[in-house]
Amino acid sequence: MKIRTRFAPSPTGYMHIGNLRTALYEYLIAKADAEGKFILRIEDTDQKRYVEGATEIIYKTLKRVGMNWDEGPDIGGDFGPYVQSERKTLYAEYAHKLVELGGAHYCFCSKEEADEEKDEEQNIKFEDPCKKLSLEDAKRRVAAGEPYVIRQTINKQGKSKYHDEVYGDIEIDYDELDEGVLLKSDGFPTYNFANVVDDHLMEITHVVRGNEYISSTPKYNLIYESFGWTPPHYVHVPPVMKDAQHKLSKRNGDASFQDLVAKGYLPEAIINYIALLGWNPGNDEEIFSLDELKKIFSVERLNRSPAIFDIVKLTWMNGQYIRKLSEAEFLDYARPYIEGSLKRKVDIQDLCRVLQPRLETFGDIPNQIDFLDEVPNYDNELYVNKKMKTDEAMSKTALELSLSRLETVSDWSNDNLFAELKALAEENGMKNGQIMYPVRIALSGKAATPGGATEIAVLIGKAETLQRIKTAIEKLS
RNA sequence: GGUCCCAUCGUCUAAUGGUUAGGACAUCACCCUUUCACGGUGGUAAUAUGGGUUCAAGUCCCGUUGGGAUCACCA
Repeated sequence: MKIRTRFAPSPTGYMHIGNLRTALYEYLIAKADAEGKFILRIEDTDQKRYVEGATEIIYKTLKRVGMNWDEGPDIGGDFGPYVQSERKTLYAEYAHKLVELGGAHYCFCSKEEADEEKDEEQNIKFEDPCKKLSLEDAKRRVAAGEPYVIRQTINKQGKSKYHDEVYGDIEIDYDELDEGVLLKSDGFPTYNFANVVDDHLMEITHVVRGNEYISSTPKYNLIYESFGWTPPHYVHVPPVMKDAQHKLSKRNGDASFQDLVAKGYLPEAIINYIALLGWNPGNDEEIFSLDELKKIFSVERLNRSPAIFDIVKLTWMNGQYIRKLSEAEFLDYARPYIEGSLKRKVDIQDLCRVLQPRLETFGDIPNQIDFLDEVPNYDNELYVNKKMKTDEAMSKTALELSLSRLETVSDWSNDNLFAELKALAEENGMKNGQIMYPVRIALSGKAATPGGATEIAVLIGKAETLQRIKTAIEKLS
């Protein structure tokens, strides 16, 4: 069987992490099959929620992570159009056909009337009086121009059963199913209907979606049944949570894909991390490229319980990816963050070399390098370091010694500076750290910096180095 | 409230009914080291709960508790 999956987002202007993970699983399921197809369909049947430019965000995100679709609104395909609003008349045709087949009926009740009659607390369902209308009568009223919706008809008794690839066999009583609207009074279909029609017409073999659809799936199966269509394989996946109680959502202001990228997370790391939220490879490995995931992904190893999105672990993983970057790649990513926050001209390659091994996100760069422009106010207490065995008085001596030595140095390379200061320590019967540590503090004013004393000296240059040491000596006097 | 789903370290997770319940992040300690990181070594830390089935239960069954979902002319 040729596998066909679809990613069917509604264009609400935001690609959240749970959505992206669903797309990833859909993509991986399709690509496990050499001939599998991953389809992009835009579900814009709710005109009220449409956001301008939202489709572009979807395109951009999918492309950025390398999840290329085989059919979609922009590239077409044999089953188009791939935007639901462009398929409006199609749904209406099928909806009327479903009425003829007995799977649905015309309903003339207003939304208010329907709402009034039911009571969720007391579990009283809406009993549609229009169900009793004869088809002829209903058709007459429709022809007369009376506003109407098409509502699903559910007369079955007993339990509905279906198999889910993740959750196993699901049984739900037909009594629990409500006769939802399939075609709205504005002529647009609801998700419930458009989805079934499209998934069938587009020959989708595996429907992958959030597990909130588990209990409504029997309704969709009823529609397939009325039309005489074969239902797809269902793969319901658990939600991605913000914490134990809440899903990740736009309303909570939770991070979206684009937010994370803006903070300096690599798309590859994000994909890798979210693949592992609800799925595992069955061994202890956890760093995977998209290509590797394609090879090893399997529905059988999908989890049933919700997973909390842990930014701390993503951050760690991002650090792993940053470390694997080549020097040139790292520089490309880091450059805007460096140039955007640093006034002083430094050798960007030298800077990148000290930055790359200790960065977890590119967004950390400004805080890490701010001292290069200007030494922040600091307390002389910083010179007191137990491990380095330094105190203020010793540091002052170390700085004076370093100053006079460095004034004579012309080869301002890291290797040479390190050799000079190391020799200086030796000559004075001091440990390396007793020279290096005070110098680093004098140059940076910070307890922790990317790079050590000599690396910083190289970055800011000889003149600035000597100046900062002089200032520090005065501060210690 | 009805129905459905879920339940292993703080977090993500592994474990054909038989393991000292494993790994990763986080955390702690140590090593490395010109600071901090990186890297390395080690430690703390979990089967929600009560019954049952079984020689043997994290694993199977039932109850309880806790959490989530759903019950829209939203998807």
